[in-house]
Amino acid sequence: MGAQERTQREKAILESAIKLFNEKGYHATKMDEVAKGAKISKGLTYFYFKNKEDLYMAVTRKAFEGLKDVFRDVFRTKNKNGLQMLVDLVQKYLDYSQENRMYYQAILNFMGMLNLYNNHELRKSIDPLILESEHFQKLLDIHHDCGKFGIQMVSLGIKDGSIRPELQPEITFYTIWSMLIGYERLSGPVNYENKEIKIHIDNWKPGFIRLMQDMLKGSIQASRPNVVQGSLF
Amino acid sequence: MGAQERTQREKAILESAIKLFNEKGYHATKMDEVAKGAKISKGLTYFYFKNKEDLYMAVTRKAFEGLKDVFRDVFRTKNKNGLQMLVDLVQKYLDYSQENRMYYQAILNFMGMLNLYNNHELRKSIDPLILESEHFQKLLDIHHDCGKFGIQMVSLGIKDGSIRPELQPEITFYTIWSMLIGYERLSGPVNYENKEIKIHIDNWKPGFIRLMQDMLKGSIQASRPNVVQGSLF
DNA sequence: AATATATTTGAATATAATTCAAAAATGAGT
DNA sequence: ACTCATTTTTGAATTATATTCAAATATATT
Repeated sequence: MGAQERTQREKAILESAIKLFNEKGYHATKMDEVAKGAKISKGLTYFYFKNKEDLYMAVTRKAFEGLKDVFRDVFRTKNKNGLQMLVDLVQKYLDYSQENRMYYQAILNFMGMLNLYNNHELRKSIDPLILESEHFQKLLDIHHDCGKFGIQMVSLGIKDGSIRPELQPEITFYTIWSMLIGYERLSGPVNYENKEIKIHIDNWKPGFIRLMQDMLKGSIQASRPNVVQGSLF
Repeated sequence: MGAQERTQREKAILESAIKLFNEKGYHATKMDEVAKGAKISKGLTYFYFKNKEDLYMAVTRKAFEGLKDVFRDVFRTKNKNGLQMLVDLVQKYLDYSQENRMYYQAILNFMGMLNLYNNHELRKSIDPLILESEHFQKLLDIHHDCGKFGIQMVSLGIKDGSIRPELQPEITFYTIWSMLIGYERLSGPVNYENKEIKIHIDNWKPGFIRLMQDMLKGSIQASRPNVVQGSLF
């Protein structure tokens, strides 16, 4: 059996896992079924992956690799100023996680782990086996890469005047990212007062994006009504 | 055994659960230990709670009740305009979930469930036993109440001129809430370029709040009241 | 006190994750 | 083509826990 076949097996397991996690979620997915889906024996999944969580981390890694591609592609587009790039990123980011509900869940879950990981007190609540795993380590890198792309987009926007110059790129980008995360967690129909006033993802989204733009936009954009521009300079 | 003692037991179990979920997280907490912590037998926990998840929902309900109090208290403060209320809310919301990491996790988890719940396709991935449970039903109400308070604050701000009049209260409030959720998920030290830790919760927070204020503020505000000093901008 | 009802227990059961000893396949050297 | 070593694969055994349940105990009611 060559390296390709080994990879083949790993892929089969991963695909089976993605399919099942997608359909039933992490908990309701049984390692037995994952194996069956990949047409191998139960035990073999443990040859290729340390345990169920490691398998989930591998899925998460795939999810984050896709996300990084989104960041990279947006960053590489020509003829766009920084603000336009960010708006584009937001759209594509939301599309990506809309299309891949399971990926979105995995990404969110990893960020929750990161939150624990970054806290000296709470870090010990993560399985050490996972912390040392290749997938987790790689995920740290990929997450960082995404951050780098985003921060550069804000910097670019400040340079080209599309974003307010007094904003700090790191903080600004992480605030945008946090908006995206929260947006997705809250999105879906939201009833208000049992009236028909419903906030649904499809009509929240444009308002959400507009708010974000207003928050960032610099001098080269038309000014907002009712706001004294430049009050900070 | 009177109703008080019954409640006593329930409380003891809940407290034991909170303590353990806090220390080890949901998964690593064993029903055995919960029972031990409450000084009762394992089986009795199943007399008071349907199952482990139901117990977690009960904890979540406590968490959300506390959060609703935060919303209510802020809403009731006199001599504050709408924007000031919202800024105050954001501060207190973040404080609340900073102090209660486990509550924060529970709230976030419930919102994830809500996301599934609101999607006709995905709803079936939630345990029906939970959907019908008193705790879940109550949580839907409490969540809704929080939304109502927040939306009213935005409406108030629009009326009193502290918030831009063209903003739609529902969308605006849910955007703010989504920012908060994402902020917490991302917060904690974030390394950038392996240089010194640059973005930490404590210096991200003021910038985050100011960005939010800028996003909302209407004509009557030239300066920014109630802003944490020492901002990075 | 007798009976009914509610609470409590802990051993039994069920469900999955995980391990592991043995079997099968592969590959390298002869 | 035949060792023998290494890698891969299997599935039965083990382990860990959530959950159930029949029996025991406590409490309330008449």
